[in-house]
Amino acid sequence: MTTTEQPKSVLNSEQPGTYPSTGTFAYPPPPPGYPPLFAYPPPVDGQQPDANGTPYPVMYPPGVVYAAFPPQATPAASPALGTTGRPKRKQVKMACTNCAAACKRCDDARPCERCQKYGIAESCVDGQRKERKKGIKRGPYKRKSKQSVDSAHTGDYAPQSTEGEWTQPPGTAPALPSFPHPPEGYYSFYYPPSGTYSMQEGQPGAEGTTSNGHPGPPPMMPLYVGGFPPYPLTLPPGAVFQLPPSASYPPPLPGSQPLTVEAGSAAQTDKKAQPTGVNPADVSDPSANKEPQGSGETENDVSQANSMRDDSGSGMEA
DNA sequence: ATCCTCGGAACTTAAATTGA
DNA sequence: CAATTTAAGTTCCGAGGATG
Repeated sequence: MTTTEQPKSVLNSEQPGTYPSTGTFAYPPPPPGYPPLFAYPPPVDGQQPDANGTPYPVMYPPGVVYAAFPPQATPAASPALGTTGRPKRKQVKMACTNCAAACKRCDDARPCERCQKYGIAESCVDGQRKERKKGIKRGPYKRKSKQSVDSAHTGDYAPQSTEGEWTQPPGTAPALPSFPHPPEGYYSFYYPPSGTYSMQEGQPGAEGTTSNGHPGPPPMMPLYVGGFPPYPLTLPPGAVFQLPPSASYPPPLPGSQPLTVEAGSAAQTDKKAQPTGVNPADVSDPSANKEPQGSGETENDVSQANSMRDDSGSGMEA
């Protein structure tokens, strides 16, 4: 399999990994009131998490938090770049049969460069493109709202229905809460509005539904950010977890603290727990998980992000 | 070091659907 | 009927193995 070397598109994470919906978790539970986040599922039968970088869902608490990246790491920083941050891959309209068979890059010339190089120019011909199937019925289309389209273009994260994460009631389209757009260079994590999701049994910190019990944007909740050993989460250099400065959010829960955690920081801002740092990129870019994992560091950068809304609106030092 | 194989992510684009 | 969404089909990246 291809390891997920390339950063994945934030928006096209259409293959959320599986997550055990039942079972006992060996990890310490988060502090009271702090929903957990995982980058990898708990080991099952002593197995290691998928070392190839298969993504696993990260559970977010209800609410919104902004993940800040350094400017150069901003996925949508350059129009020439894809959401992954690397130049968008360009494909030829039709690869020659040789290149197609070898799964190698081709070009429009015939014979193509590769066939010339390997001395098989005489067999360098276009293949036959299959005709697309017709008459395939599709379900009703979900019309994207203007806002969600914009969000997509700015690389915002949207919730993905993932086993063990949250489930969308049948027939309902995921509606993004109408929170303001994050500041430039920030990406927002949305949770489905209250009552539209439910946690699976067996999830640590599964609380059923959002706490307010009525429709509308989810309440801000404390964010217990971090992996649990031995699968720590790691913040990329310069990454910061931050809450939006807007004053339109619900007030912080009693006893919670504002959060600003610099990437790689070993600072513990929450004495209640010993979570490791979370990598906002990991959330959408499982490949980013691979690096820290591959390095075999179990002693991770223990940076933690416990986020709470900062009404002062400061909270923006990125 | 180079080539080959191939799984699967990334990409293209035509068909289906929607809404004016 | 144009715009939009969806997904079938294709390209090709990149890891790993084979070979010299």
